[in-house]
Amino acid sequence: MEAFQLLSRGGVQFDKNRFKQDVQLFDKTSKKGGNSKALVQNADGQLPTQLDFFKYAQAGPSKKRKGAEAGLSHADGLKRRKAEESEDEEGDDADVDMPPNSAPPIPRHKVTTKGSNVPPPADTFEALKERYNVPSHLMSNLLQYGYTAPTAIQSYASPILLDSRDLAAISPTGTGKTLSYLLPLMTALGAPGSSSKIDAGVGVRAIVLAPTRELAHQIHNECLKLAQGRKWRIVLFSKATAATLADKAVRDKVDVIISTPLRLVASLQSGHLTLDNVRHLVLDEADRMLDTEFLSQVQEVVAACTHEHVQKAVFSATLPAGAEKIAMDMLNDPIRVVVGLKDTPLPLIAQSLTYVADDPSKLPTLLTYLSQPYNPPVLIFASSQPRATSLAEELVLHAIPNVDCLHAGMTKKEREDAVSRMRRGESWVMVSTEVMARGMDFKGVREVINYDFPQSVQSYIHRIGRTGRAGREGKAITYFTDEDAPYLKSIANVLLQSGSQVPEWILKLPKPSKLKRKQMGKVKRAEAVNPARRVGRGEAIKKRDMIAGSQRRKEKAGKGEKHNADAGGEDFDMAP
DNA sequence: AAAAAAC
Repeated sequence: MEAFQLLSRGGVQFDKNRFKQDVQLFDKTSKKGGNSKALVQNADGQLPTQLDFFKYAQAGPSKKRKGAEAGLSHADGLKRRKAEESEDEEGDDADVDMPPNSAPPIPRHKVTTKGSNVPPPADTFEALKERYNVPSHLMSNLLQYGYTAPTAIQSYASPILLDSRDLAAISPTGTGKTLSYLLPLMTALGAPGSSSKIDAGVGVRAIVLAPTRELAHQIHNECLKLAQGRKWRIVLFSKATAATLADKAVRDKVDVIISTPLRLVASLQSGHLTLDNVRHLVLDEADRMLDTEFLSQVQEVVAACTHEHVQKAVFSATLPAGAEKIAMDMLNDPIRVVVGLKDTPLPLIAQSLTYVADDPSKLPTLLTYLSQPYNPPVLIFASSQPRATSLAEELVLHAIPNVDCLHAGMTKKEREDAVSRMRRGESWVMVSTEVMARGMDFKGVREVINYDFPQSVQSYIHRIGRTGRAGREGKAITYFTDEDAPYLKSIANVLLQSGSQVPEWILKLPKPSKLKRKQMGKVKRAEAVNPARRVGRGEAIKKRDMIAGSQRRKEKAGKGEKHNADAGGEDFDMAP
């Protein structure tokens, strides 16, 4: 029900014929391997967005759901058209014209694969079933939840996993990565409780690791949907559930564990858990899981999976070179699948940058924004827990309705409550930290505001990926201050690459290395730059001058740009 | 490069 409400809110009109044109276009382009250049350019406004399904539909059966799903899978192209026709229906819950439930053709992103003996993609779930004996109850659960046709990542990744191969999969936010590994995983489990099966062994057979509790929870829910009607033990790992595993009899009956790394490591160390029967290990949000803080924990889990055949797979929307190297070293004869352009957000997220001079100017800017019509729920990102809390408080003080806050400093229950309010559509404005940046699938989120500038390109991509999911359009606004200037350009490039507009002057900003030199006082105008970094309020005007100044300088520099040589002046790169 | 998150 909630699901359907959310769905309706972003509803679109369906026009089969127009969509068919799109499909033909996609098919042509996607098959031309050698023509990728042209394709990429075409992608600018035209690249078909990958489509997801309503991953988080609640269980309540809906007469309209199937139709709705089919509609969703076309929503992308339609939305664009709809926008062209400037016939927007935003913000109302008006009934939506859902398409009939005829088998939809599969729109395609550009997909590239690398590796040995890559199994061909499966165009339909039916094909998947026939090729790999996917149990029919899984198929009917898919249908029941409205998954009528696989997304690009699903049609490529699932066969690879069903083929027992290791995989590194990169696919944009909101394109159905979760299902693409859960379906093979559940298939591999076989019939529940059949310990008589020769190779089932005893104990946990599959593990999914995710960086936040909320995400693990969400994956668990997905898994339960797929498993519905069968008696697999699928455990969302927490302190409480971990405790029950002290009993070996209980432990041995668990089939799948979904957990955050540290929780799992704690259980390993307490001796309450063994992973020697694990055959499948999935890292969701892989680049996050492989960065320094999580890496050792993940390695510990990997090391504990001592079965001779452990299939490993990593999934993410972003995978910087460093993380990819680590991943590839971890995997065995891996296949790499990339859907769309790596490290590029979906083009149907309309992104913009807003200059706010300094920190004190952010709140008034936001309040002004929220005093005008907007599309709730809005997800707002702050850089720290205290900032998230105080921003939420400010918004409440300023009578913004239905404000919520979510960060990891809150109790488990508070966090769960906040998520469920969000799922029910009761939150209009959700202020959060990076906890919410990855993986969380709130289909209703139509706007993301980066109140504090993201600390990396990856963070930016994941944050704004909370909107524009399942083929719907989304909007992302990023505030930047003078202090953010060094990082601005790399974000601006992300906007450009995914088809959003960026003001000329931002692209002309000096390279950060130059900026740094200036900050270090090596440039004559240093005084215009340096003080600005420290002062708080009252200096906004000066700072404006500074930005304007650097802009002018840059424009003047123009062709002579290289003269300063700027020793060691490489392009700024936010990636680690 | 740095905060957040993980228990």
